[in-house]
Amino acid sequence: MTCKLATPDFFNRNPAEVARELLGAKLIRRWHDLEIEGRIVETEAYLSQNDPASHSFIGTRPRNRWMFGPPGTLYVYTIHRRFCLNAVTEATGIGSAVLIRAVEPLNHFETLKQNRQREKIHELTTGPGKLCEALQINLSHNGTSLCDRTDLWIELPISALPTIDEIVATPRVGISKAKELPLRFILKGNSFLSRKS
DNA sequence: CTACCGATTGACT
DNA sequence: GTCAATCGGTAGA
Repeated sequence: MTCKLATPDFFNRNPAEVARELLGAKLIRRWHDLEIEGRIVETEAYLSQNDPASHSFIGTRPRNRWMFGPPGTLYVYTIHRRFCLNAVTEATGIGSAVLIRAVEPLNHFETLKQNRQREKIHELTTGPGKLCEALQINLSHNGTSLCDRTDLWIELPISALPTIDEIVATPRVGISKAKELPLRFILKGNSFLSRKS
């Protein structure tokens, strides 16, 4: 697959658009001497305005300050002792992001199994907390850039993009506020989604 | 300091 | 489908 590195310009757009276009892209983690790759199959957008489910809704706080960084910044937070990975969208100071909720493992399956302490392929990266554990992403990544090929980055496909009928928008998962907004994007029927349709 | 609660997961009916 | 574990962040006294 021919690819191009996702740039700050790619992320400097509204989060729903970015979330949709991240489907099918590769998330790549350099870990020790490996490049662990996963294909993004599920994302969610969190808005800067009128979105009480978004961490930015209450304004800047110690935990969420990375969400107000420049486009392409990593924002990682903890929830129930798990980590979740976001890519910051729009301009510096706006406070919007895309949560990467699930990827399809593409290589280094044994490493993923070790990191997760699970054997089944569908228990490795099928949720935001699971994929962070599998790819060894944690709070130390907060504030770093997704837009260079050092630690963690995204390669966008140039060919073989998902077709429009493969992409579905649904309500977001696991939130109690603004539940109705269709800001979750999935590759329809993919077996590595965090929940079954 | 205490109290509340969540962008989850895994186990269970 | 339901539900508890479990703990850091936040607000408030």
